[in-house]
Amino acid sequence: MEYNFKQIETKWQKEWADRKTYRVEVDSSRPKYYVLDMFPYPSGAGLHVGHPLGYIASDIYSRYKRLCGFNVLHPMGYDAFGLPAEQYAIQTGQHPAVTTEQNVNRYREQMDKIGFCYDWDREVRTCDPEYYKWTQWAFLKMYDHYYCNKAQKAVAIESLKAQFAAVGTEGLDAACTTPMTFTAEEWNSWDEDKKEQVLQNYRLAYRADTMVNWCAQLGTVLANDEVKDGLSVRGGFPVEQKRMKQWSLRVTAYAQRMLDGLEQLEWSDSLKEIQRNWIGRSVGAQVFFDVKDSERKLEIFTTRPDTIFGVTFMVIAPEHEWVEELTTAENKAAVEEYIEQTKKRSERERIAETRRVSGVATGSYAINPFTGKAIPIYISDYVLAGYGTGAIMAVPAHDSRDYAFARHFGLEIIPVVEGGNIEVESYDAKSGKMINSDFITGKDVTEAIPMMFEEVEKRGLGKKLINYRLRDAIFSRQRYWGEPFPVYYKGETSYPLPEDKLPLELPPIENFGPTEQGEPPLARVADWTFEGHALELSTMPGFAGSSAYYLRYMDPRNNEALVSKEANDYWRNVDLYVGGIEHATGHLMYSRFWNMFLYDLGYVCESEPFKKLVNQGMIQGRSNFVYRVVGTNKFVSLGLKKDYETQEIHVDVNIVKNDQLDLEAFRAWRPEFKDAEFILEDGKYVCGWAIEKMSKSMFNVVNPDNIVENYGADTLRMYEMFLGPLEQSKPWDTNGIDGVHKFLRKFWRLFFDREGNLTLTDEAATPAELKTLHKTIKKIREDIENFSFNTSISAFMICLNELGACHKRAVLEPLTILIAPFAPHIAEELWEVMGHSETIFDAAYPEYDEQHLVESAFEYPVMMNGKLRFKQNYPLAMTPAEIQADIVTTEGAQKWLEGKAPKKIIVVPGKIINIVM
RNA sequence: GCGGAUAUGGUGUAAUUGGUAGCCACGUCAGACUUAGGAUCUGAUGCCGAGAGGCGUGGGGGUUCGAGUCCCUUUAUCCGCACCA
Repeated sequence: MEYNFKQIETKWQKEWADRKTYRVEVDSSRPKYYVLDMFPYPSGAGLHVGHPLGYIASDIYSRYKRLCGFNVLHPMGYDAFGLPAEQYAIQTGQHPAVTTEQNVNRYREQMDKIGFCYDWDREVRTCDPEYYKWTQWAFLKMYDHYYCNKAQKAVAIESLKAQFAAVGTEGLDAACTTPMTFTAEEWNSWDEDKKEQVLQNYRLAYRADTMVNWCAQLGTVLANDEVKDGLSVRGGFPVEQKRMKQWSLRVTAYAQRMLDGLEQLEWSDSLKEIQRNWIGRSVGAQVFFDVKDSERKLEIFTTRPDTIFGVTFMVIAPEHEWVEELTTAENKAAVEEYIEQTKKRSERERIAETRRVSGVATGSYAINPFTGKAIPIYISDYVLAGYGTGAIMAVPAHDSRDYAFARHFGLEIIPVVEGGNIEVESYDAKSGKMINSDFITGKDVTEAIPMMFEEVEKRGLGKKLINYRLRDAIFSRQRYWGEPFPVYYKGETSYPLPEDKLPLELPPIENFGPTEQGEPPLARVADWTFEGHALELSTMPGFAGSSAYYLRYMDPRNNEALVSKEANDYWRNVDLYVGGIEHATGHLMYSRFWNMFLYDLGYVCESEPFKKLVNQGMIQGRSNFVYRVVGTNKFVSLGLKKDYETQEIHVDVNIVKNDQLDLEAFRAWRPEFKDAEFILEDGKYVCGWAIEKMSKSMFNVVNPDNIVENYGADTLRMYEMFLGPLEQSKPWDTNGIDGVHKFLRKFWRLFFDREGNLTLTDEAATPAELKTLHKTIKKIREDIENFSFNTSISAFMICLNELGACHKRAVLEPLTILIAPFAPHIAEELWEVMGHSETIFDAAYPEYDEQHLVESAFEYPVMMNGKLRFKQNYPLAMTPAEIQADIVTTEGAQKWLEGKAPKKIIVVPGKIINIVM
C-alpha cells in the first residue's frame, strides 16, 4: 500500500479539530510552556512559503514539549488593523472589516492544511472590539500614570497632583517632555486647563506639539521605526519632518530598564545589539557655556568633556529656540536665509547631502568656561535639534565633523590629545595622552573623562548626564482602520473616557479618505462625540494592538480584565517566541515597554514578555527564466543560449520543476506562448534562475497550498526545516523536496508491504538496532533543544538507512513518537495502525538509554599518518603514564603497539591522545 | 563612518565545539528492472593526477602535536544605525 498523504492528512486534521486535541487549560499539576508565533497581518495575497517557516519550527517545538509532559499554550490570531486594508478600502470602497474577514478565512484555511497544533479557541483579532477594549484600557492607564525616576516605576498621576498642590515641583524627579519648576502656590492658582497642560508634560500617554514624521501620501504621521531612509516602510513614500500636536507614549521613561532587561533575555546577540543601538545610551556631561554680553547660558551635551580645552567654537541646530536671540543685527539676513534653505530641504535631501559642510555665524560669542576665551557661535544643520540639547561644543582637532566645519570656515584647531596628523584630518582618539589642557595635561583620555565630570560639577558648570537616542513613540495616526482613542475634548483640553464606557467602538463609515480640510476620516462621522464633546479623530497605530496580545491569549474571553490574575500567574510570560527580525525596533520594543508598564501596576507578574526569542530567516524567491530568441516565438534552453541573441523572460516557477520547464504548461500559461517552439538540450528545456525577493511580478511566489497538494503537509513541514538553519535567510528552492518525500515513503514502507499488509513484528531488537535507535533519540532530543531542525531530519534519514528493512515494533514504535512533532499526520496514522486508540500526542517522548550506546561503542585505536589515534576521553587527573598503561591494556592498542616503541604520547588533558610512532 | 553577521564540493548543508573535513539530501554519472519513466533499486561522485601521490573550508599570517573551528590582518556579501556631539 502506498503512502497516501492526502487521505491521512485530511483524516487527522478533521480528527484533531473534532476531538479538540490541542485545547489547553490552566492545569497546576503540570509545568506550563508558552510557545508563541508572531501573529500575521492577514494580507490579500494569502500565505506564502516564507510565513510557515517560523510557524512550523514553533509547532515542532510545541509538540515536542507536550510529548515531554508540559502543558503547552500555543495560540494564534490576527494582527488585523493596519494600512493595507485601509488603502484597499480607499481604492475600492470595500469596508476593511469585510476584506479583513475574507483574508482571515483564507489564512485559516491555509494554516489548517499544514497541520498546526494551535488552540483555536483562544484566537484573537486586534480589530475585534472585545479585544481592543483592552488596548484602549491600557492607554487610559498610561494616561493616568507618570514615571517616577526615584521609585523607578510608573506611579498614579493623582499622587503627582497631590505633590504639586503641596510642594510644587520641589524634589520631583520624573520623566517629562521639558523640565519645569513651579511652586505649590503657582499650581493652586492655575485653572483646570492650565493644570492639565502641565500634567501632559508628565503623563505616560500624552498629547504634545512635537516634530513628527509626516507622510503626505499616506496622510498620516509615522513612528520612527516606520520610516527608513526618509521613506515610509509601507509604500515607500517620502516622509517629512513637521511640527504637529500628537499623542505620544513616553517610552523614553523606560529606556534604562529596557536596556538592563536585555541582559537576562535569551535573544540573539545581534537582536539585542539592534535594541541597544536603538536605545542609544551615551554617558556624558551637560555643560553650560556663558554667552558674552548676555545673561544666557548655552547648554550643551558632550561625551568628551576631556577635550574642552580644544573647544574653539560652538554650533547650534537651525531649529534651536535661541537662534533669533543669538543672531546679531549684521548677521540677521544671512541667518534667515540659511534657516530658510534648511527648511526647504527635505529629510531625504539632508540624508543624501550628508557631509556637505554648510553653516552661518550668529555673530554672538560664548565663553569657554575653562580657558575663558571667547568663541564664536555658529548655526549648522549637522547639529540635530532632536538629540541632546540641540547645541554642541566643537572640538575640531578631535571630531571629524567639527574638523570639516573648522576647515571650511577657517577656524582655529587646537590639538588636546597627542598623536594623529592634525594638518590632514581630525584625530578622533578614544585614548591617548592629553596635551594643552592645563590640569589634565599628561593624563590619559580614559582618566581625564571622569576627572572632568567631577570638575564640571565642582565648578557648578553642569553635571554628568545620560542621554538616549530613543524617542517617545508617536501614537496617533490620521487614519480610520485602527483603535479609536478613548479621549474627548473640551476645547483644547483632553479628558479620558470613563473605563466603563470601553470599548469605544469604531463607527462604520463609507468614505475612507481624509476630508477636504485634511482631517482624519473619523471627522466624517456626524455624532462622533461623547456627552456632547468631540472625540479624538485619529486612531492608534499598528503596534498598539500587537503590544499585549500575548497576555490576552492567556485568558482571551475575560470581560473583566485583560488577563485574570490566576491565568497570568500560571502562564506568566512567553517561553519561546518565534518571528522575524524586522520587528526588532518596533513591536519588540513597544511590547517590552507595554509589559513593563503593566508590571509596574501589578497587572502582570513578569517584567519581560518574551524570555527566549528565535528569529527565523527570510525566505527569498528563486526566479526562473526562459530565453526567447529575439524576434521569434522560439525559446532556447539555458545551455544553448550563448549561440543566439536572446531576451530573458521571467517564467512562473510553478510550471518549472528542478529547473526543467513543463512545455505544455508553458504553452498554456499565457496566450502569447500558445505556439511557442523550443530548442532543447538533451530533450529538456533547462531554465535559468536567480535569487530575488519573493514577489508577484517575478512569478516566483510559491504558496504552500501547491506543495501540500503535491507532496503533503508532512513533506512541506520537514522540507522547510531541512532547507538549512532556521535563523538563516535562504531562497525557496524545491529542488531537494523529493528527498524528504522519499524518506516519508520509506518510513511508511517499514509498516506495510506492497499489498498493504501490516508487516509489524514483535521480535526483539538486536543490539545494533538498539544502538541506532538510541543514538537517534539522543541526537533528535539535542537537536530540537538547539532548534537545529535541519540536522534532526538528517538524523532520521541516517536512522532509516542504518536500520534497513526493520519491521520490529520495539524499534518502530519509539521512532514514530520521535518523528511525530515533525510529521504529525503520518505519525498519528501509524500510531493508530499500531493499535493505539488515544492520540500520539498523549504518549511520552522516548528517552535514550546510555547502556545501548556504550555497550557496542568500544573504539579501537586507528593508525593515521603514522600516529595512533584514540577517540576515547580520559579524565584530567590521569597522568600520561597511567593513560599509556591504560591504552596498552586494550586489545586493539596491544596489536598496534606490539614490538613498537612510540616516539611520544601526546596528551591533551581530558581530550584525546596521539601516539607518534 | 559605527555596530552585528556570514564565507566549506556543481547545489542546500554537516562536522562530537580544537581531534579522520564534506554527514544527510539534491544534482550528475554508471548499472539493474522496465513498452515507458519526473517510478523503484544498486554503485560512484571535493579538486588535480593513468597511478603513486598531491592539493583542499574566501586570501595572507600566527598559536598548537593538531585549526573549518582560536588570535591578528585582508577581501567580499548581507543586515542594523547613521552628521547622536
